[in-house]
Amino acid sequence: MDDPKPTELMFDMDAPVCHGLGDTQACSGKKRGRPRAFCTEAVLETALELFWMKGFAATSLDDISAATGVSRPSLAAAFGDKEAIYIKAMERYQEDLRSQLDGVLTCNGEGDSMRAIIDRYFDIMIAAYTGEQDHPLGCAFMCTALNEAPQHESILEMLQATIEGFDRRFQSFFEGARYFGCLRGDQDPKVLTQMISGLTSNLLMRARAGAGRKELTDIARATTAFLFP
Amino acid sequence: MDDPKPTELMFDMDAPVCHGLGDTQACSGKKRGRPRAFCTEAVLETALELFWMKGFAATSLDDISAATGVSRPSLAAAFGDKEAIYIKAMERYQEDLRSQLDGVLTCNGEGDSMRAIIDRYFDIMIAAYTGEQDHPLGCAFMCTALNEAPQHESILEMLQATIEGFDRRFQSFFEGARYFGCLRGDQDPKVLTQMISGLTSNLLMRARAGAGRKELTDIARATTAFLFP
DNA sequence: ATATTTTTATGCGACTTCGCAAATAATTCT
DNA sequence: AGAATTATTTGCGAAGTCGCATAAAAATAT
Repeated sequence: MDDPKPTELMFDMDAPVCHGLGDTQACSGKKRGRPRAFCTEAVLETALELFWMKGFAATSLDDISAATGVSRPSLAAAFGDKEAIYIKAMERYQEDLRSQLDGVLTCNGEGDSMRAIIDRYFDIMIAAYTGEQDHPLGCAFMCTALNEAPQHESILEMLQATIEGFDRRFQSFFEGARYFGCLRGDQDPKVLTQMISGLTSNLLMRARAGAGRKELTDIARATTAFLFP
Repeated sequence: MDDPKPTELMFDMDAPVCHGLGDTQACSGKKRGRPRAFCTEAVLETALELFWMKGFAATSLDDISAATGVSRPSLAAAFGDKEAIYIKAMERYQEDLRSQLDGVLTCNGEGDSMRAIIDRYFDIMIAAYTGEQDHPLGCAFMCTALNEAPQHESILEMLQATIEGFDRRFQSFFEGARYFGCLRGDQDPKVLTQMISGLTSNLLMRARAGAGRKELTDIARATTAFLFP
């Protein structure tokens, strides 16, 4: 349950991590053989960008290899097959987003209004969907995983886990808010969670279709104003 | 504007159409050369199913050829390249859905409540997303077009047109409803349209992730009850 | 120093995917 | 009947995609 894929690649969980600039030297660790010539994090980062633009099926291992300078066999040794690379890149993406949300999605009963909190949540998501690109790309995971879910078991499982995690997070958030008296009686945590889920999906879809930051924030503001009058 | 692709294939707009069972004989028409041995509608139907399951990038012309029994050159002659087949299959899909909605999405001021109308709308969408499959597949267009939009101009344009059409439809529907006094003063047609858009996206996403008809209708009922109390 | 371990580099082989061209078949026009 | 038109069939060729196998390189262990 907690570990959907007991794969053979768990060992590189404790591989040397270079969080600095994209250096080529391995940072530390006293592993036995020849050290990695590339940073796995940097590879996953550029793999993410490729998947984000082209989707899973249309990005080849050759694409990733060319964009990173890492040969295909090295990619296979470090991550596994394409599906494994995709999963790891998306987990990284989600983790980054999650950590941004941690600072925002808390309700301790004082301070901001519910509406201000949700507004900040949407600001973060819109920034992620919009990026610095000339053309916004929407959500890297949703816009690509929905496409692959029926054909790729691991992606389907990650999709389900993502939805469940989203629901859990918002539901407990709203339950906390209700506990602290920040919610009206007619505002059910379950229903509100579905509302936020829907509005988020709406934004991510429109971003992928080309909607810019201003258009999206306008939509977000108007809808949250409706939800939390 | 009205014709995004002035392609060479417009002539088959008036090609013989067989709306009957999947026969092999051309139905009518007095065109010059050898008649088609297959029904273009039937081909687009099975192409749709393939795209629906596997997405655009992962379904090859060989897949479509094998599933329909029509050779690749014949497909190319009849429809164009893969992108053109996809567009035509999805237009057919949308047209079918649109016609179902026509009977439901009208507000003449009497009869049903707003909530009942929206409930019927969601019933239709949920049925489309759920189908008779063992595993629900979500929206054939959204779940696949979002993936391809950044890389395929024609798909991006269709995505934008779909969103605009959705917005226009619901906005004028809600404006009509307001005119007939079916809407409270705080229910803005624009905001309601975004809400419905979001809830629809939410359902289509969860369907693709495996949510069944009951789960989806429960969500739909709870959210529309919130929107139209 | 030598052996062991791990990564890297190179390349082959099988398969897929797609566009295209040439020959054949079926139908209408004159 | 013969010409013209359109579809179908068959097959080739180029490019892409991926897994794998082999040899070389770079580090540690003994």
